[in-house]
Amino acid sequence: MATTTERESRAEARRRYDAFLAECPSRQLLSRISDKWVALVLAALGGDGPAPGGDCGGEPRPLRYSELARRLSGVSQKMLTQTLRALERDGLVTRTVTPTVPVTVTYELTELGLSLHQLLGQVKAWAEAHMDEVLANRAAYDARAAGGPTS
Amino acid sequence: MATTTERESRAEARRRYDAFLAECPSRQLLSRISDKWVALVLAALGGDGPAPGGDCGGEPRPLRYSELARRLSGVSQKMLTQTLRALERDGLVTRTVTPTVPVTVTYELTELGLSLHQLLGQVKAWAEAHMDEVLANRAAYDARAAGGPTS
DNA sequence: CAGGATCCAGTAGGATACTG
DNA sequence: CAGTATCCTACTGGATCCTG
Repeated sequence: MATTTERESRAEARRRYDAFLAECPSRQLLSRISDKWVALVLAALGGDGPAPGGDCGGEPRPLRYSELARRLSGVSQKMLTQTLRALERDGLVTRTVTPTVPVTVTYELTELGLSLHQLLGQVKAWAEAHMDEVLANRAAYDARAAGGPTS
Repeated sequence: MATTTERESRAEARRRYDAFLAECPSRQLLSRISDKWVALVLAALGGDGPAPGGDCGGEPRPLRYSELARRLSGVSQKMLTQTLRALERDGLVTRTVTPTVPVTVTYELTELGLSLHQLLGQVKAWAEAHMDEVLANRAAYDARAAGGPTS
């Protein structure tokens, strides 16, 4: 009987510090922006593209659902819809439904979403600035680990 | 026979655009810093604490493994070790082993890690600055969704 | 004390099919 | 075209045991 209860009590114990962590608002925002597709959707709506040398191009402008799906190539519509709804809920994007014959829905960055996009640009800049260092450190670490220090 | 092959081919097909996304270095860094515990470890080593009103306090200083585990309360040693190793590999923290009688290991932020910590501070600042807006938007959205617009 | 190895649950996320 | 619902897989991440 008590076998499953142990599991449950442990799960409940987890909730306590989990809630403690979830209390911090910045943690919530961090987990929101750190989402895999959020950054890409923001980048797409902001006119920025993930691929640094090609199709992506332009300035911030509203995009249709299908356009977003095309820009983000391999995203499932589940994730795209889910991400867009979350961003809309937080007021980072606006969803505009135009009742044409086939329904047209456009998404656009709000001021708030635009500011977050700017911030992500800073993160991107940091990453690009220090990527070589990180890569070098990583290579050195791997070489050290792979039988290097034996001789 | 071919039943499993379909699955495999689909999984392989996924790899292609997955690799395309993984090519972008900033994406790698983004997923690195967006890791749940990375931010907390960085914050702990940087002297910052997740809980805004209590024990956490101090300036950037080296911490022992057990100290980190204590500061981050409910982290499993698997995640802590994993996170620390990843950060060490990227050159964001240094791992110092002191061969005392019980082995003592201390972790410290590098210059690079410190700069990332600064950046995360900016993210945190943004989150704190705009959290009320986000929360308001979220509440409004939820109210609208929960039978609000019927009347 | 610091951490490696292993097992296992929870969940994020993708494929598919269907609706308005 | 835009979106929802369902199923299912794979990965993340925690607990536990064990070693230098």
